[in-house]
Amino acid sequence: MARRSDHSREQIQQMALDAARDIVARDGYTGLSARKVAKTIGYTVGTLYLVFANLDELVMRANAQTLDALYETMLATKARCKNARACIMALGRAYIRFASENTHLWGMIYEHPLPDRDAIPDWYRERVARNLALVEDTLQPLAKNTSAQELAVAARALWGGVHGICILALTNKLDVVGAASVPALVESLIDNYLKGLTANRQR
Amino acid sequence: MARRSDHSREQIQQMALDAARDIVARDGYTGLSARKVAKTIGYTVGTLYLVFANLDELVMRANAQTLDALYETMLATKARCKNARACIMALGRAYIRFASENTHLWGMIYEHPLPDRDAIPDWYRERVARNLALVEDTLQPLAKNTSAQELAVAARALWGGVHGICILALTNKLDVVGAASVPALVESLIDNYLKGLTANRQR
DNA sequence: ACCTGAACACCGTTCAAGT
DNA sequence: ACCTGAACACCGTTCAAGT
Repeated sequence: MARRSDHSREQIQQMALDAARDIVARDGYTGLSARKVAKTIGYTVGTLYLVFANLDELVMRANAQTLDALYETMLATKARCKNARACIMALGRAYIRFASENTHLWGMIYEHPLPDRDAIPDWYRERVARNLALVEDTLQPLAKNTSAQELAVAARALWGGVHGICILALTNKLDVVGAASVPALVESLIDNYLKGLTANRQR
Repeated sequence: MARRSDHSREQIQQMALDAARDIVARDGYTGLSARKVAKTIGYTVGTLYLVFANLDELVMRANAQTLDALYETMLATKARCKNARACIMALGRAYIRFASENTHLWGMIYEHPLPDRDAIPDWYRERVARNLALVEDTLQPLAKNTSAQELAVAARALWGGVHGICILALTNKLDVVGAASVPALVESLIDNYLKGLTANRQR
């Protein structure tokens, strides 16, 4: 054994990421382990550490791919909607759909504890920022007389709000029953928030 | 050894819970292990399994205590505020404070994956319901002409929203900088949501 | 009846040794 | 240069054996 060179460093990385995403999609974050990933791609655990710093990096890379997929979904959604208000609403619904359809992969982003405050790599930060920027852009027309600062606040409040409803509901921590479905909650949040926001402007 | 009877079953449970909460408060959910808990209370790992079904149950019991502490804080907050609008705002701020001051214990509630849908024990469900009920009660005066259904939706949308902002901000996933502080985001959310909600009523 | 200690089947991570 | 395989220090969980 040893010295196989069947694959390049980059190939092994991508194979490992694919394997990890498969495992998580099936068994959840709890089911993921370095040894399982290694076995799936036909290499030893040791090799994984030749190509990633540790399991945390592998997880964050996988999460970055999930954030990319979410971005693509939202971009496509934004391309298909009419006015700003309808677009924000559509983005909210797209977020719910993405979270429900990719429960485990989406969940891993939030179950995996991030490294200390400023140790978050730039390539990860950029993904987060890109998604938020999309929300800001969509919100823009509704907040013409609003400062950039206030726009940033609004986008973050809405994004965080929608996310909170999703994560609590999907992990059964919101006592959601009957007509208080997740989409109903998100629509209520967005609807009322935007009413308040535009009311401000007209004063 | 064996047959010590130094403590009752209930005493051992409480000692284990206290130890677990200490460990998590210091090292976070990742730092928790059955062996550490056992060592701290001076018993063997085996004993833990005589008193809890497994580590998951221990964690959920500890989380229930955290939910109780949160409830007490919110109850005290509600007792000290003036009108409904101010009270909801105060509850939001209390939630932020609690989350920031008990980061790890609060975080464990959300990092620990809950059992399957309906396998959540009643004593846990009750804790969640009680916190939500408090929000509903506080919201009540603002929604006089609103159905119970709509009130339930509003309480859940707000609670989920506030939670989402907290969890994203506290785990550095909201790109929060400068004036877009966590309290500013929560205030924006509550303020605009309530404006929208009361505007509905006046139509 | 109550508790231990060792065992089982797993972990993440490292690194000397092989080709 | 690339990869392995074994080792280290941990896990959660079980259960025969001791008192």
